[in-house]
Amino acid sequence: MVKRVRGSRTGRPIMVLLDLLGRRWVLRIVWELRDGPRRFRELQDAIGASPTIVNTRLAELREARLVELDAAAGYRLTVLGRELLRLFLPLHLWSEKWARATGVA
Amino acid sequence: MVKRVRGSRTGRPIMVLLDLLGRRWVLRIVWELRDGPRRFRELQDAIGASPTIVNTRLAELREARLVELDAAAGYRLTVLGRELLRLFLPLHLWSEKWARATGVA
DNA sequence: CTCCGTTACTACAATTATTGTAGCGTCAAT
DNA sequence: ATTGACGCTACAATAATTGTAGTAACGGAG
Repeated sequence: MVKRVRGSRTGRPIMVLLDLLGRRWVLRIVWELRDGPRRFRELQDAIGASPTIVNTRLAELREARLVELDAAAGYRLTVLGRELLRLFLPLHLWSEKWARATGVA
Repeated sequence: MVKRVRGSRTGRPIMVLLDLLGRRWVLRIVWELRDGPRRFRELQDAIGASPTIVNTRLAELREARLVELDAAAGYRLTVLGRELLRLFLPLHLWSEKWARATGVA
């Protein structure tokens, strides 16, 4: 069961998902795994967060069946995780449009 | 300029965007605005966060040109905000599949 | 067998973010 | 004058995150 300490006490899947994805570093971790498995430290260095929180988030993502640890290769997206990532890929292109439109990034 | 106190010090649009969307309540606020404008308090009640943080997040979202305040109607998504929301809509359906697959929500 | 590097991960104090409660200032209607 | 809706702020209490250090398990080289 994914903890929902924060908002969305309704238990509706979309709320639980938005809650999970809205936790610091979660989106970023999923994003960093887009091209294949990464080691714990490698991931930690890539995003620049503390090992404590990287480990916490990885545990949450594993519990949510979005990420798994392969002893030989490192952390990687599960089938579900890759599906989710696919939904997010359009963000990449859109973010550049957004940046141009706002001068914000 | 969107602050990037947290991760993503690269300045790449996708990183800035993931950082912004990864802040607590941001995804939820965008989601709550999907059906039209909401008043400050209404929004606050809907998500159950403190007025302090709701106001902080709304300010960030306004700076990012994703949300705007219409004095007559309340807070609402801008054109860019609606584009972003459209990218997120598939999450709704997928979240139910995810919930069934994991028993997690 | 021991030393060395790599692995995932934990301990813990310091710092930062968020909450919860109360309330302010403005405006419009009564 | 009062009331109510509105966006928003102050501030102390609590929770989340960081940064640094270090643990424990494993595998290969000497």
